[in-house]
Amino acid sequence: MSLDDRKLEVLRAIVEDYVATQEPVGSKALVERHQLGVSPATVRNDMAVLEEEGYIRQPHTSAGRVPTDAGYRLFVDRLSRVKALSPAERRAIERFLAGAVDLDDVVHRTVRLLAQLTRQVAVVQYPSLARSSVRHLELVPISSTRLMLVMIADTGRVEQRLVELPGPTSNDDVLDLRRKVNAKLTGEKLADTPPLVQALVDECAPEKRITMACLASVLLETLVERSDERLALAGTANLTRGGVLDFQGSLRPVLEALEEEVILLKLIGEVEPSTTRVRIGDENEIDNLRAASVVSTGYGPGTTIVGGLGVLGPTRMDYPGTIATVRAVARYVGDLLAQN
Amino acid sequence: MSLDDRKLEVLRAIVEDYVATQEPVGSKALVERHQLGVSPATVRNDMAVLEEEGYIRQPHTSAGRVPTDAGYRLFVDRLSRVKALSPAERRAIERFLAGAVDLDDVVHRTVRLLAQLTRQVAVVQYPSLARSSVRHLELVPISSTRLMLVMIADTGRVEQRLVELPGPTSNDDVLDLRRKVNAKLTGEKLADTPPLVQALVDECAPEKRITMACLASVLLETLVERSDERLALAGTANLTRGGVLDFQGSLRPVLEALEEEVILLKLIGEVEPSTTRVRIGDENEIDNLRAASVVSTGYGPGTTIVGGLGVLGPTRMDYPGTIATVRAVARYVGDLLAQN
DNA sequence: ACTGGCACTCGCCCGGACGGAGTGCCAGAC
DNA sequence: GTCTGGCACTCCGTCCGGGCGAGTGCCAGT
Repeated sequence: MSLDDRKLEVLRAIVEDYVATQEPVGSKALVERHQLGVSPATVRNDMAVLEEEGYIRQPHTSAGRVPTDAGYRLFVDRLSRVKALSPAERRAIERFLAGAVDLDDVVHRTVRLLAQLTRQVAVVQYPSLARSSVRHLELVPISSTRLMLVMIADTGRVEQRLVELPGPTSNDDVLDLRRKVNAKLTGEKLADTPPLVQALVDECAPEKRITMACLASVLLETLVERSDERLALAGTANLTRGGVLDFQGSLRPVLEALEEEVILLKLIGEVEPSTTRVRIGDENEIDNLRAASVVSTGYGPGTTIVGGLGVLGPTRMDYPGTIATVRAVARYVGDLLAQN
Repeated sequence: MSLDDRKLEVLRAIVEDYVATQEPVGSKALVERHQLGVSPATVRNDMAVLEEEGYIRQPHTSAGRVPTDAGYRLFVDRLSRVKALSPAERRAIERFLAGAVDLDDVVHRTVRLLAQLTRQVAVVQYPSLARSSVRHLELVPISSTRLMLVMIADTGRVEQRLVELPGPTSNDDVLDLRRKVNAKLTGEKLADTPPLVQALVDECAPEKRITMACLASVLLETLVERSDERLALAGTANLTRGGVLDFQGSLRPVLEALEEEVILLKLIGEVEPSTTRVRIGDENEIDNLRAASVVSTGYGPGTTIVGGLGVLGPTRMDYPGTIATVRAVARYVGDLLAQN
């Protein structure tokens, strides 16, 4: 038996009421609060079907119904109307992000803004190096056998690493290295650099090859191999909203998961172009987050994507509102990056 | 009436037992677990005095006793024997910190290590710019009217800021700026730079003065005014140990406080030379942390101090162990910094 | 100054009773 | 065939009272 329109309407009503009240919702209350045009008894029959199909369940016999993960999924996919943000919200976003002075600042402001607007935990990934291009490489002598490698990416990210040289190296040599390296790598996508770096070593005069090799290995590490992804997190205090009910009583596993950068990257980092991804409860691969939902999307200047951002909260969350906010913030951040 | 030795011994026993078991401790259990050499009745009399003096209290009539903040304070000041770290712990610290490749890495490893060893929330401040010296200033042209200012401090910290120039500036001009700026500022304590920066502008040829002024204002902002302090945080999941009992039932205020960098800096940033500071419950000025204790200390190469680190946990914490660990970690980090 | 004894106080736990919300089902109406 | 009103039922949450036990304060005795 398939679900007719009214049953879907009932499901929507259940989701909306449950999200709002945090309490199992019964047939009578449903009819009162929504104009369904039928009696509670009819709604009960519909509920029985919805329950059989796995979209809702009863915490106990003779309690109201609560949406299951599958119920939320159906709601998100087919039932939720997109909420437009209020002009006030749009203005708040713009104003909040406008004052940012550098990339760090942009990311921090964004993550706080997101946490505040959605009242959830927010995560923002720094523009991924893998998706950036080299704008400039700088070599700064620290001592005769050490230099500081500073890479500036077009997304505004700056990474630095110390390079231990095999032997004393003159300032002129350093200048020479810098020239060569920049000539070869400036403007290149970081993902494309490994063969170029190798070529740099190969093309080098033999007497300088060892030095160049040192530099090259650090370069490769910095640019590619190193888990180059950085994150900002905010709003953990929002996990405590809704008392002990959300997250099946224990914040522990969630807090643990939030400490693992790798996990967070998995959550918000896998970005397909311009989609907003919603993972509900069990759909999360991470066991610790089976009681949580994640709404994430990519951001970047124009239509390209340089990083991900998103929020995490209880499965019982306002999906339409959250999705709208996440999208809007992502777009504003993208615009901001485009201006540089 | 002052407290004789046995009463102090009783207080110590109460603190130790309560920290270990998380349950109010009664006179009988105390006598059983510790060799006090007196009967429960005597201990009860001592307890009555201790309670009158404000060092312990009863959650309810006819329950065991629990230390008050004042009790913990007395315990920390006069009763706790310093615990030496086990060789295994020392080795673990060394091994864990040894692999660090740069400052970011050092800080991250340190904060995770601290959280793990103490099983509390750990906070580590990056070496404060105010306490660092300038190692090098680099100016990288981004476009004809923009350059990236990169400052490298002797502590390994690297800060960058974008500078908007008043008009097109040639590469040679940039080189000239760099030379001048470095000549003036390299090696100087950041705290001493403001007058030097001003001098730079004053000494400048009039036609370049506007450009230099731009740079100078960003320099001042970056070096001094800007809240330049960075932090790393780890172990928030440890807040959930000890169930709902710690932090009077709600993590909320604590999580909120941990989100405020300003608050955290206050907690661990006010470093006096080589003291370990313990703030217990009400001694914290921040209202949200009235149920928490903070153990903090400064670290740095040799005897100088460049930043603070510490842990935060419930007032019911193992003070001797925590203090020992915080001190040890601070020393190892200091040694590590000294090697660079 | 310490100890043993004793009465007392409470918090915690258990079981049972009660009220209420919500359900499932059925017979009847449209 | 679909919806509705009614009814009996289930079960949760809460409240109440009693028993238990841990722990105390006090007092008389050593």
